[in-house]
Order: sequence, then structure tokens, then C-alpha cells
Amino acid sequence: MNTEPKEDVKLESVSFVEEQVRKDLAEGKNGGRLQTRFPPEPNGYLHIGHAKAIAIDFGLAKKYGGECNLRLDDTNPQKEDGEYVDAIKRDIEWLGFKWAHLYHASDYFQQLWDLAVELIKQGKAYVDEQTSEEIAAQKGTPTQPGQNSPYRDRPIEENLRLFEEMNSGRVERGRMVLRAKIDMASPNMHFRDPIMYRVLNMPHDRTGSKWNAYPMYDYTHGQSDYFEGVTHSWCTLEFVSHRPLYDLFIDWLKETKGELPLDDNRPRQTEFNKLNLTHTLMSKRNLLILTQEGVVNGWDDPRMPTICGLRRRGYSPQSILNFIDKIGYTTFDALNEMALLESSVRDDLNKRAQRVSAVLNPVKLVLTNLPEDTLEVYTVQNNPENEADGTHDIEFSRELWIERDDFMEVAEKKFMRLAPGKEVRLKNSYIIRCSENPEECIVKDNDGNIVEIHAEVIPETKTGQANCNMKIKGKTIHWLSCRHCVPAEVRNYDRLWLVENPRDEIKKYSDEHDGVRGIEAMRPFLNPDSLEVNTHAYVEKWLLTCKPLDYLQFQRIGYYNVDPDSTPEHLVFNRTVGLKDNWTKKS
RNA sequence: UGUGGUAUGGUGUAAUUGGCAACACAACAGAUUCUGGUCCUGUUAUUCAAGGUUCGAGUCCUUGUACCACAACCA
Repeated sequence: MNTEPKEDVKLESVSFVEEQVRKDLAEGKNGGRLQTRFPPEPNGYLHIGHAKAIAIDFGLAKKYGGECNLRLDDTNPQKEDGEYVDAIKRDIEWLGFKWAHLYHASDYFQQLWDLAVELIKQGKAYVDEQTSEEIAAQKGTPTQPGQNSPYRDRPIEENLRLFEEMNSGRVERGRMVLRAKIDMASPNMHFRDPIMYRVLNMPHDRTGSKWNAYPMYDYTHGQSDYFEGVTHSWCTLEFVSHRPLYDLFIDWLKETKGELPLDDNRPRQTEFNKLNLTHTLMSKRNLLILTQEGVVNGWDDPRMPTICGLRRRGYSPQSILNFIDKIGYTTFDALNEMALLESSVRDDLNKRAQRVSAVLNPVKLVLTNLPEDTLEVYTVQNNPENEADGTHDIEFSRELWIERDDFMEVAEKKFMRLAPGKEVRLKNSYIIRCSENPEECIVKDNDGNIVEIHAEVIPETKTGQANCNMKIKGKTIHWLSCRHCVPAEVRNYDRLWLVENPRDEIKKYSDEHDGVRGIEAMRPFLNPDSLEVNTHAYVEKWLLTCKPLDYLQFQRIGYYNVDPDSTPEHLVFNRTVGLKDNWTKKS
């Protein structure tokens, strides 16, 4: 029970990001403030990778007395939809965090526009009228320098006029862009005159029809951080090469405001490794394909790595946060094992889940030495790990459902459940015994299937009775009284992907098969048995009172969660994760 | 001879900054158990390579090697 040393170790283990925060705070940078932001694009649902970002953006702000804003990065009305905003907010709150302010990148459209005009006047930006293909061709490659656009040195007045034109609605989409004049030969591709504005000619959820030209991410992000007084801007590793641009645009902004570019009053971007999980595909684009192709039943399908999917699967917020804490924040592109996530959820649910009995694959057990009208009521603990969770009642009678797996006609060597001549304990009840003669304890139908098992109760062995501590070789099995239980639908989920690293496998398959894309490249790696719907299960009557998202443990089977669509008339349970099983693995 | 980044057991992460390589997960073995769960004990297994500096190197230096990111009018 001594967990002290472990706690100490945990406290000492601080990521390089957190180390930086401590240092900056100690040195009084940014006036000793800690201001962060979580900046999702509202173009899809949040997944567990976002949870890793949320945990550090909100978590570190909270831990060190700073604040974190939620900023919706809504610079591209083509892809974004207000539909997603509520889901994003709900998922953040469900994880247990609160934002200090809610902002939108679109709040800054006017300021961004004004700076762009200023930069044109300074000769730092120009309107390019080439096609996207031409611009791409001129950009060069990582190993070859690019070439200057023929429009690069057009007069400032013309640039100003054309930039206004870009936003007028009269310029066809794609006809013109505003580019920063930096260096077409830069070894950093992002410095080869990056595009600041493009013409979209479409209305925006929040700014209506005011804008026709919209700013790009690189031009927007750093300045948005600056406007909000962000001190620490955390993002994932793929943005490392964007950082010089992030800094440059902030420098240009500060210069026009007459501030020194090198003073403390500026946000700093730091990158950490994004979350990769075995047997999981994380990118929004691919998750969208899975929903569109009907591979899963929507974004909140319990097989999805989305926050809403994990919630419906039965993951607790704490289990997700604990997992993220364990994998840490580094600059190494890691691939984390699903087993660690599963151990995190088992660990949390062990403390949280209410213990109940469910029989998933029922076979009838008749206790032949009991009177027909036997009825006993037992009061059982809701969670032996937590007394405070209280108790509930279960009924016992002469005819019970037990798991088909808990009986073997011919017991193999290490099988410790029911079989002819064997004894087992019925959980919370009597010890029972099967006759050694199979004919006396097994009833079969004409096809040879076992339809009924007969056994006898050994007197005085019920919990609390004189003979209750009788030693037997058999294990304890769970059961339900046939007359007192209720039917239920149980959905057993398994991993969606057969391979450890679906992203790489899909890419490889695509390369080897004529570049097939989308669902066709995914199919070979999808697990056809990722969902097993069981409609012949029984559960305790007590579960008639359960509520959606209640955490349950079906004793000896696994952790289950009440589906949001479950009703007392039609109970539906989702398997979160099975119990650790040292038996089936060996057999 | 593009630029930037990263290499520590099977996986992920530490190592008081040059001083006994450890923690978690996984695997295996055992003990306890009215859940083949939990709790508990133990076992296996680690510094990319080769040189160098040093009393001492995961950490510093040199030379290699492998892997990742960057060429959207996406974010």
C-alpha cells in the first residue's frame, strides 16, 4: 500500500515544455504571465490527439496559475462548420477544462487586413496572378531553390489596388493571392514567398459576406496569439519548420507598432510530439472517410478515437488524462501501445465502475435439490474497491443463467469451473456440485447441444453460513436468476484496425496498387469483427435504473458502459475493455 | 553536399545536468482472492555504431548510420 515513492517520482518527472514554463516564470518573462491557447479548426470532431494538446494547453495554465483561451481557428470557410463548435466545447468541458475566453481567428480579420496593407506599403508583400500550378512549379523542391514570380516586383500602388480588388468579390476564386516577399531560395520551403491571402468568395459563419479574401494559417496564427497576449504557443512537431515564419510575422507586426522585435512581449511557439497509437488511425481526413463510407456509425462510434467516441465507449475523462500523463511530451515521434491506454482505463474504472452480473452467452442451470418456489434476496456490494458506493439487491432462485463457458462436459486440466463431478461457488451464494455422471447433470437437445445443466446446492455454504468457508478447487462463477433478470443488447467492440500502424500500411498499399486512395486503400486493414452485437444476453434487474454513460463492470467479463440510446425497454451496453484475462491466453 | 529534428529494454518515458541506468505498460513466474479482475512479490530485458576526452560518459568531442518532418490558394 506504500505508494509514496511512486508519487515522488511522478512529481519529479516534468516535460521539457513544463521545464520551460518554470524557467520563464522564474525569470519573469512576459511580466510573469502564463497565457496559453487551444486553437482547433472547427472542421471536425476532436480526437484523443487533441486531448493531448488540451491537457497541456489547459493543464499547465491551470497548474501554474495562468489561463488558457479557446480559439476557433476559422480562417477557411470552405471546410469549417458551426456544427462542430458545440461538439468541440462539449468535449473540452467533458475532459474537465474551462477556457478563460472564447476567441475566433475571424475576430482579427480586420487587424490582419490592415497589417497586410501596411506590409504591401513597405514592399514586403505582393499580389501574384499566377495559377496555383505555376506557383507550385516555381516553388522548387526541398533540394532545389525556387524562382521568383514575374509579379514579385510590381509597383506598390498596383499591389494595393489589386489587394482591394481581391476582396471585392469581382475576382474569380484562385485568380490572385497575396504573398509575402521573403526568399524563393530559402532552404525552408515555408519562406519561399508564402501565401498570406487567397480569394474564396464565400460567406463566413461569423463575418457573413464582409470578406471575400481570407488569410492563411501562417499569416494568422502568430498574430492571433500576439493579439491575445499568449505567452506560450504549443503545437505539434510538424509545425517546427513553420516557427521561423510564425516569428517573422510577429516581428513585422511589432515593427509596425514600433515595438522592439526582441523584447519579451511576444508569444513563443514550442512543439511537442503528437499522439500516435497502435491499431489506430488519427487524422481527421481519414476519420471522415470512415464515417462517410459507413465503416463506423458516425463520429461518436465507440470504435472511433474521437473524444465523443471514447466517451461513448465508456472511457472516463480521468483515464484519458492519466494515459496522456504517462506517455509524456517529448520531441520523439513515438508510437504508443494501445495496451497502455487500456491499462489506464482499467485502472480508473476499477475504482469507478459498479459491479453487476451479466450473462452474455447463457445456458440454464437447475439446482435440483431446491424447492420450485425458492426465492432468496442478497444484498451485494456495488464496488468492493469503494465501500461508499453502497449496495443493491439481487434475487436467487432454483433456475439460473450461467455462462456457457463456465461449464465443460469434459474438463481440461486447468479448468476450474463447473464440470461433471466438480464444485464451484456461485458468487454471493452457495457452493454447488455437479454429479460425476454426465447423464445426471447434462441435458441435451436432439442435435447434441447442451440446453440445461443440473447441479445440487451444498447446504449451509451460502455466504455467512456455517459451512461457507468450505474449501473447494473450483472458482467462483456469476449467475442470474432466470425469473428475475432482464434481456439486454451487448455490443462488444474490438480494435478497428488489424495492423499496428494503419497509416503506414495504407500508404504502402496505395503505393503498391496504382495509388488507390481513400476507403479502397483502407479495406485490407480493417478488422471485419470490430463489432459483435449480442442480443441474447441477460443482466440484473437493477440495471433497469441505470443511466446513459454509467460505468459498469460485468463481473468476470469486462468494463461496460450504458449506451446513450439505451432505455429500460431496450437496454444497450457497450464494452469499454475486457478484464485482464490470464486464463484464455494460456488455454 | 537542401533545411530542420530525433535515436535509452518489446513499447513509452526518466536519470539530481559528467557520478551505481530507473519508472510505467507489456511478457513470464508466484502468492492472495467469494471476480482466472484488483492488491502483493519476483523474473527476463535497455543507452544506434565506431573512435576520442576523462579516475569516471546515456550525458562532452569527432566520424558514421537509421528514422521523422518540410514542396496545399489546408490547419
